[in-house]
Amino acid sequence: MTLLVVDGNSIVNRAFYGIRLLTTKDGQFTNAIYGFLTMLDKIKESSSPDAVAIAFDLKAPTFRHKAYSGYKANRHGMPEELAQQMPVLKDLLKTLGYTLVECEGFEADDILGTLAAKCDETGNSCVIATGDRDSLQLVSNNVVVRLAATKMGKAEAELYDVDRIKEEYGVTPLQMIDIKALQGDTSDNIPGVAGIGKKGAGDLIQKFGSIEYIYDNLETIDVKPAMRKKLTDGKESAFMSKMLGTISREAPIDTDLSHYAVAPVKADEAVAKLAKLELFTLIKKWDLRSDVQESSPSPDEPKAEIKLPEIKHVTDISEALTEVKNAGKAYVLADIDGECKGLYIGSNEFVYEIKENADELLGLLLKDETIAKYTSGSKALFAYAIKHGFEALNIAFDTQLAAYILNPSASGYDNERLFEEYEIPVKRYENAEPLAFEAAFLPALCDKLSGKLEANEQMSLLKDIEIPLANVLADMEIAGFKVNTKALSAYGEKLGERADELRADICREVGYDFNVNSPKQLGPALFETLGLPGAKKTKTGYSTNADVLEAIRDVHPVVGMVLEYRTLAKLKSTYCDALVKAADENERIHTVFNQTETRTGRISSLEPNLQNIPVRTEVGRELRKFFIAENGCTLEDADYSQIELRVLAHIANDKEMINAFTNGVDIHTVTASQVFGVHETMITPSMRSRAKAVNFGIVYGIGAFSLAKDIGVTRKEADSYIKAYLSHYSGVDAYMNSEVEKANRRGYVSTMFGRRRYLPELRSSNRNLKAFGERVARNMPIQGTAADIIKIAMIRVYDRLKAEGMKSKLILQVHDELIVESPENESEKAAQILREEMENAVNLSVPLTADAHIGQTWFEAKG
DNA sequence: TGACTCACG
DNA sequence: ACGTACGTGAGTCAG
Repeated sequence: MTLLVVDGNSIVNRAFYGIRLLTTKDGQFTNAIYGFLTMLDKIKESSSPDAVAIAFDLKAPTFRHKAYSGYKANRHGMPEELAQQMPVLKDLLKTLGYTLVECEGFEADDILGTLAAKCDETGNSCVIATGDRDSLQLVSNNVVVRLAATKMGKAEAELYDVDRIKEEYGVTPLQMIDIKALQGDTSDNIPGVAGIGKKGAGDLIQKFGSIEYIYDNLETIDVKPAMRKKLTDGKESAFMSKMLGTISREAPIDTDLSHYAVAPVKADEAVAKLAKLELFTLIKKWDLRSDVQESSPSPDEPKAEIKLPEIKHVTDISEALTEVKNAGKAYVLADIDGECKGLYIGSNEFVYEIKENADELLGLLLKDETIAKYTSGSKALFAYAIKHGFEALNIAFDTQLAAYILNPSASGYDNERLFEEYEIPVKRYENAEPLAFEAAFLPALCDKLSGKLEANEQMSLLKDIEIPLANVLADMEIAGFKVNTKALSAYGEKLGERADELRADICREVGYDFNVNSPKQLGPALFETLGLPGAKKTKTGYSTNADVLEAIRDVHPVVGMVLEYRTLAKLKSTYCDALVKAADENERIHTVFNQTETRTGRISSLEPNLQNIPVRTEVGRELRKFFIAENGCTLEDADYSQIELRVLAHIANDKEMINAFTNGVDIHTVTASQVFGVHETMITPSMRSRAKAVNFGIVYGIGAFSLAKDIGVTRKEADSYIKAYLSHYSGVDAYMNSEVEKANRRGYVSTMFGRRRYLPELRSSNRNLKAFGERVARNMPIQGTAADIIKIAMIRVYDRLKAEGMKSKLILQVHDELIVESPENESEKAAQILREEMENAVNLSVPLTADAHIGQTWFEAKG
């Protein structure tokens, strides 16, 4: 048989340092656990063992991790982030069926040695998994080592057998001990012989075989006098080192190999634990969700009794309709692909599965205001209704939106994941559509999510903002934005020609042909071939970003050419080419608005992203001339003025800032006057622009270094700006401090409307990560509240346009900007509605102002 | 797939 | 002593 012996401490360390910190939403660190399990999988795959022993160090009495948690590194010298994970990992390993081996007074190494020796004795093969080269001495004809490393987040495990060691070190495995006896190892406190390093030790042992031989023949062997002297002086140390470096093969542990056979996984328990750790990929990878649960539920975690609703395949829809009508509610999942291909209505006793007439029933359900619909992914239902020319009424709940509100930092919100995260005790059908299964447990999931929303006072966020917004977004996606594809591709061609010329010129300047798009090739071309100054390194080579290049623009004409080339290439590929491709037969582009992506509550736009169409530079802005209104229509564009600073003034309740906004003055000029201590009439454009950067910086959580870099002043100067700012806007100062304090106390920050973001980073002992958490604590309530406000505005604009019976439609949102497309006779009214509804979306202690403009193109309407 | 770069608010 | 703004999505290269 083959025994796999895992050096637990070593592997867990590799995993921890090789993978970036990961946490669950409650701040449990999981990277070492995840990395360990991935590595274990990888090694099992390559060695297919019959039994597995996992060895851990046990050097001192019980370690009460709770008493230490959040305080300081414990006695292992292990960082807190790793120490926390150890007991959780060990517990999980047991659940997965592995045997852990720990032995008082012996290190994990000695356990490996003992089990390896046993395999040697009994003629079984042994695979040792470790990250530590010390164990190479254990290799024999029966024993191999898998040396684990985590390279760029990926598990690697290189095989070391007798031949490989011979090849790399030129010695036998046992001679590895002698090398170490001479060389020493500072990390293990093995002194070795002073003055002999890796090379010297290797050469000596290759030549003479052992330290015993060397010292027995010290006077006669062929070495230089200096070396002989070192050896003589270090004799005692060498023998002591050999003893210290020899791994024990006699630890008092169970050496009956059959006892290490892997027990069956306690699947339910494992799923529950992995879900708690949010390690969903492992659940999937190991296929733990299957319904083959014969084994009795574990006694320490009794499972709620659940029954599996019966699936009723229905062709006559009247029965299902009557039932939900009487109940006044329906748990609905629909498989929509243009038409409704399948409809699943869940309850505690039945899941109605409707395949025929699904379209008809879905229509009846959505139109019926007396039936509250509980669903997942309501945007698709709204879109279905819009495409079929009616309105979906009484959508009462959406699991995805609810779960997003409860924790916007999760990586996904599909029901499978939510069942686990919210501990819904599911059972599986043997043969049923996935949606039938989801519908069966949808009521339980909705209950659970509802309860949590109520407890957090977040129900209004769902019912009054996110669900109505889903309808608006569906409408916007369907409407789309018209582009002049012909002119757009022509513009792309033009950009391409100019870019080609530049590329040729750049290569001529450099002296050879290369790919200017490749930073890896561009770096050496600029900083080596041309010898330009200002080289900065990144992980993979030279940094060639715009900041670096801008700084050396004047040194060589090629730099400006590269910058221009970059700009043109980007405009062509990301915008011209991609947008032309994305347009439909009516020349309209339909983006997808993702409502559950950002951690602050903003929406995002994808496929294509219409929220990052160029505007800051002149060439880029040209693109907006190709975003046009339909014939006979106009575009109305309105954007909030300084919404984030106004929100800040309000939530910080800063008297000075509120005054400034109430009086309608230019906030950057006022800030400049305060920061620089001169009268407003004396403020130069450069002072104003620096003050503007300070205002931005404050919203982002500010640091003097970054501010200095951004506006090109010394760090000291930047620091004095910030100090002046915070002493003048003392309410802002107090707010920033209180927000961080609150975040530390509660573990999350929230917006005016109760949207939350949890901040496990604050509990990190990594200073950078913690500082990041603090910046987020200061920024999220501001950015998030602004996001809430524009969402409310969108709903109001949509409702108002409908109430006024207008044909005008919202077609795009860009964070603080809304765009409406109107028939020409509605233009003025639409612009007015836009402005009014945006300005009146909420009542703050400062006025909210929005500017609206009308135009034929986005370029014109932007004003 | 990750790193780099760059477009937006 | 050390690394540095907040939030996104997409194209390209290279392993």
